[in-house]
Formats: sequence, C-alpha cells, structure tokens
Amino acid sequence: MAEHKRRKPGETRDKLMGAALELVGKGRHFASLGIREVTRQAGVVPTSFYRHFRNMDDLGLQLVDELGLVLRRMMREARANVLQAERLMEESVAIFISHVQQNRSFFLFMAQGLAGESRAVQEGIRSELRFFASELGNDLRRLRLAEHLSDSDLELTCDLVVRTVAFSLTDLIGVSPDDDYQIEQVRKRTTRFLQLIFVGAAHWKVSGQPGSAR
Amino acid sequence: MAEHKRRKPGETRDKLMGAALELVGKGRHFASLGIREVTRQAGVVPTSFYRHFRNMDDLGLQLVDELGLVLRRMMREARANVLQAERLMEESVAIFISHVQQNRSFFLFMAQGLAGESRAVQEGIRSELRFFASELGNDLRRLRLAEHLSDSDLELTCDLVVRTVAFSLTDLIGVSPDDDYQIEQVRKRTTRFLQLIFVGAAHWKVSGQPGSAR
DNA sequence: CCTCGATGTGTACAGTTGTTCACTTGATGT
DNA sequence: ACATCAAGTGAACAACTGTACACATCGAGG
Repeated sequence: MAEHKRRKPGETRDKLMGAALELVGKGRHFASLGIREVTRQAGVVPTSFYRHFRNMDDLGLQLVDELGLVLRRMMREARANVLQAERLMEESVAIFISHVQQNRSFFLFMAQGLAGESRAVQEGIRSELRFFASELGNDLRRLRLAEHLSDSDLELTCDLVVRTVAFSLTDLIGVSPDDDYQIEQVRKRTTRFLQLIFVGAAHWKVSGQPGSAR
Repeated sequence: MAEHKRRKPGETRDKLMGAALELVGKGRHFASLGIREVTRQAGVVPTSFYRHFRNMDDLGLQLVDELGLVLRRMMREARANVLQAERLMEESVAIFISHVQQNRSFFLFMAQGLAGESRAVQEGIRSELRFFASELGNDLRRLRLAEHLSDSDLELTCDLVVRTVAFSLTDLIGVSPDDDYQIEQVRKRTTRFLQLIFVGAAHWKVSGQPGSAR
C-alpha cells in the first residue's frame, strides 16, 4: 500500500502547483498563466506538465483541493483558540488575517478564482465557502450563541459573515504584505463588520422583515 | 469646441473596448486577453490598438472609467425609483440586478478587476465602490434613515452594504443570464443580507461593542 | 488649396506558446 | 533477475503573440 512513484512521489507535481502559486503571489493572475511559464518557474521541462495535469484548469482544480486543506487548518486553529464568546469575532478575524499572511498566495488564488475564468474552479471555491459557512453555523449552535435564530436565518447570517471576510481579501490584495499598519486597519474594520452583522442577527425577527414577507 | 477626430470620433476605440467586454461576457478573464485577440474580435487590424491604448492595462483603466458611468446611471435610477423607505432595500437590489443583466459584461469586468492583475484597475474599481458607498451614505442621511448613527458608523454600514451587493456578483457569475429562477434567488438572498445589516445598524451602539472597546 | 496631424492598414519579424513524439531512467512486483 | 510502467527529458512544429515601420486616407485650420 506504499506510494508507487519514482524518487519523491509527486515531487514535480508539487513543484508545479507551487510555481503557479508563486506567480500568483507575485501579482500575476492565474488565468493569465501559461503552461510553459509555470514549468519554467518550477525548473522543469514543459513536457512534464502533462504527466500530472491535463491543462491549467486541471491544475487550478487541484489547487482548490489544497486550498480546502488550508481552510480546514485555519478552522481548527480558530476552534482551539476562541474560548470566550465576547472576543470571538476579534480573535477569529485575527486568526484569519494571520493565515492570509502565512499563505498569501493561496488566498490570492482564492480571491481570483471567485471571478476566474474556469467555471469548475469557481464552483469549487464557492463550495469551500459554503462548507465553511455551514461549519461556522454548527459552531455557533454548539456555543449556544444563536439560540433565537431559525436554521435558515442562522445559515443566512453565517453566509454573510463568510462573504464579508472573503471580501476583505480584496482589501489585503492592495496592501503590501508587511505594511502592518494597513493590515491592522483591515483587521479592525472587518471585525466591526462582523459585529454589525451579529448585532443584526441578535435583533433579527423570524424569517423576514415586517412588510416584506411574501 | 467640436470633436476633432476623423469619421466617427473614437469609433475604433469604442469597438476595441466593446470587443474586450464581449470576450469577458463570453466567460474569458480580462487578464488573459491579448491585444491580437481583442483587435480580432473588434474586426480591426492589430496595429490600430496602439492608436488608442498603450497596452491592455490601459484599456482596462478606460473601461473602469466607463464603468463609473454605468454605476452613476444605476444610482440615478435608484434615487428616482426608491420613494418609500420600507421597500428601499428590495427595490434597490432589484434595480441593481436589472442593471447587471443589462450590462452583464461590465459587471463581470468589475468583479474580475477587484482581484485582477493590474494594480491600477484594482484601485480604480475600489475607488468607484468607495464613491458609491459615500453617495449611499448621503442618501440615507437625506432620507433621515440613519439619524442615530455617527458619521463613521454610517460610513461603516454603507461600506458593508456595497461590499455585500458587490459580492453577490460572484453568485450571478455562476448563473446563466436567463435562468430567471436562480437570479430571483440571488435577489431575495441579497435583499435579506441588506435587511440583516440594517437591523444591525438600527441597534448599533456608539462606536464599538461593550467589552471590545479599546 | 495645401499642409498637417490624427486615424487606419499591410507587411514583417523575432520570440513564445501548446502539444506531440520518441527516448531514457529507475523503482517495483513477481 | 527481469519485464513493466510511471515519471522525466529533449527536439521539433505550426500557430500565435506583441510590436515596429512605412504607407494610405481624410478632416480641419491656415
């Protein structure tokens, strides 16, 4: 049941995915990358690409899978560190920002992919976000922080939270990775967004506003 | 003070910008478009491109300017049609969705540009969004709908509203332009997001939550 | 009327692209 | 021990790319 490839299994495959991420990290858009460009960056001959991927979209899809792992790691860390309910949002946003700095290219790729040109990658990323939102909902239920909300209203709230955090990526894109002041500004602002949303959720009436229901 | 160009002034220029938009509308990403591709789509010889644009980024910047016009038209229509405060959000979102359908490519371009590869285009679009949020703030003040909010809290709220609406573009991307049912779902959901945010704003306490202030 | 400058065209070229093909290599299962 | 087969290499090709240059056309201002 051991791995069956030569040398290091998937070594070149990882180099190729890493190379694509590096280029994205340098400001390039994933949609504008070419096979030769990626293989060049990876220090590999162009033909090797086809041993692992059918085309660039395929590589993108596999990157989405790895992105899923990154997101799950982040979720685990958040669950471990957010103990007190009051500072929940501050700490969660802080953890998010920190992970974005550690895996900048991955999150850039995610921000790009939401409006990217591969339908499959779009759907993959959206699906990751949905999963994230649903896990967030579970956590809030478990922490007894959303007892007055119906399932669908909780789902609505969590979706909005995830969107808001995801959108803050576009703020981070325009900021140098070591401009700590600006990053701190984004962190504060995102936190306040979430607080605003949770105040809304706390005062939310059952499924819809008066006058707008059906 | 008349226009001074030959034939129709800027005829080819418009054809080129239109061609780029068409390609974006067909699912391509702006960052992956090339000069030759655009000129081909426009039915123009490649060299003509340089008469009007330095490179693709330049064309992108000029598209952002036109995008500004589209957004302003939309704002004007919203201001004219939203008379009663209760249905304000429903109608505004409806107008937004309708404009997205009319100018699909423009809004696709906008969604792409937020995480695009030209820093200048990113900043241009972000600036349009900021302007939009500030105008929204003015309107809410004028309609006496935000009297209990400080200037900075109103600004926060409007920013969040604009972000939420902008993010809904990524939902619309994954939906065929004539799948009325799905579009209606996005419209409803976006409306509820905004309602949630406004409930939050209505119950918002002065600058910060208790326990999280400094 | 005639020059000038802006707009559009045709040709050309060197560099890059995606993809194919025949080949080497080395670990693995039997 | 040896055949097998996934992983990696190098050379090749036709298609396409961005950009440059010389030229044609036409409107406007003198």
